[in-house]
Amino acid sequence: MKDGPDIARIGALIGDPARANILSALLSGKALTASELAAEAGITGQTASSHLKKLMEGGLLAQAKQGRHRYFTLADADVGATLEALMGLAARKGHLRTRTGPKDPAMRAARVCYDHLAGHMAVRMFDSLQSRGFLEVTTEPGGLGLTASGEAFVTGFGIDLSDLRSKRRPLCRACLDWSERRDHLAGALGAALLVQFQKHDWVKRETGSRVVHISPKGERDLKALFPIHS
Amino acid sequence: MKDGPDIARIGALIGDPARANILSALLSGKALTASELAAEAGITGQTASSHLKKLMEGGLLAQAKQGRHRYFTLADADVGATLEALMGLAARKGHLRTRTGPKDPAMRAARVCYDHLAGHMAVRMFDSLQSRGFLEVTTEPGGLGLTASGEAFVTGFGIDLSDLRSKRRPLCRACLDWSERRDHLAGALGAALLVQFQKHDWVKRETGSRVVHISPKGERDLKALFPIHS
DNA sequence: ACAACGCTTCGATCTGTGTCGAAGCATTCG
DNA sequence: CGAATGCTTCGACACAGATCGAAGCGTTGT
Repeated sequence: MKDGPDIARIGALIGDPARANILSALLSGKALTASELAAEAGITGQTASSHLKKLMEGGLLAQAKQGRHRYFTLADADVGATLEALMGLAARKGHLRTRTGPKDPAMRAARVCYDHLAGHMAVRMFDSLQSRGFLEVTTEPGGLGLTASGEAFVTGFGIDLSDLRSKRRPLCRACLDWSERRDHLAGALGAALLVQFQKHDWVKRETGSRVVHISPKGERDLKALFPIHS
Repeated sequence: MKDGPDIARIGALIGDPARANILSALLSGKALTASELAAEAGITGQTASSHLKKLMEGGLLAQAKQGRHRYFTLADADVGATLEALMGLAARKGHLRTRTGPKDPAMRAARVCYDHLAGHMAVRMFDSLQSRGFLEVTTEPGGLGLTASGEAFVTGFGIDLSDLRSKRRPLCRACLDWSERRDHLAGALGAALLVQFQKHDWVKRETGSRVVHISPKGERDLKALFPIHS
């Protein structure tokens, strides 16, 4: 019965509502201070401090001290992907529990998943990339790679591939989208694409939330850049 | 702060050690009775009953009444995949906590992940399939599909594809292997392959555990069937 | 240097829930 | 039909841990 890794420890960490709120807030990818997270979770500073300590010990969070603030982020992209997977389960099994909030439609349209785009538009992007033969199954970490034509495409979009490859992080990774029940693109490339979209003013992040707003121009240009096989 | 699905509910379910043991035991894919699960988790029958009720309400388990027994399984393959992902996090972040048990090496070599093969040999198989161009990225559910040559290959191995496709379940899916940190093949095809291996007496499941033993003949034939690009 | 701010530690409280014994229902078997 | 088995419900207990007030420590700013 003591087979495999200790899954209960991590489950218990995620299982507390306050900590779950903290992790959800951090899924926005932004570094947040301890007090911001306390407000986000609806608890006092002291309580948050205790929770953050536990999350650190559990290896789910990374911190950066800066002056009298302490900024927290998710430890790495794997944590984000696992949380997104859990959200998929929760959304599906959650029956009536999760009454959809006001921001729900916007979240499903486009949101940030740690550091890359998720939601309807992200899935469209992934589909377009694969149907045009830009992605392939490989043995490199992440299990996904760019084809030659794919490399040309993203380079033409202003992305420096050699820079991305120099990092330890996998270039491409599939991440299960909880609202669409389909994969979208994560990894270093997924993050770089989101940065490019913001540079073009195609998308704009809502402050203090994971929601991403797509401008009319962005909507048009993104659909042109990532056409769907009719 | 109330963004997205209620992740805490599922986290709390997995977070209790007894329940985590139950879920881990069920990851073997076998249907187990309430008393078997109680023994597995090291608790009495009444306590197990309470846990099983909660897991049912949470949608993580499915049950089948049969005579005076109640057989439980994981609700679906998604639950299994999510648990495996959590194990990945736990193994990586668990620092020194998880002192590896006696069965650990065997588990890493080959084990059952809900209904398909996982571990070293499973990853080798996945690598071999992809490097020979049998798998491709697609838009169908699961994000992975068989190429024409891939279809010929598995059909030649005695697998009835039309039968598999008739089910609602995705044919191919990547599942993150916690011991190898790489993808292996899940989905209907992954399950069908494991069945074939057992029919050939290449692999034999250890009773009451997830461990899968590979016979000498199986080792030889599997390596021949799934060669690695040298 | 003093005050304000951000965060942590300590201590006390209190709710939630995991646990088991005993009793209660089914189902199966002799 | 009565006994045994598998499981659930009820009730009581105990412990873990979530919470907050108050105090302490370090940094920043005036």
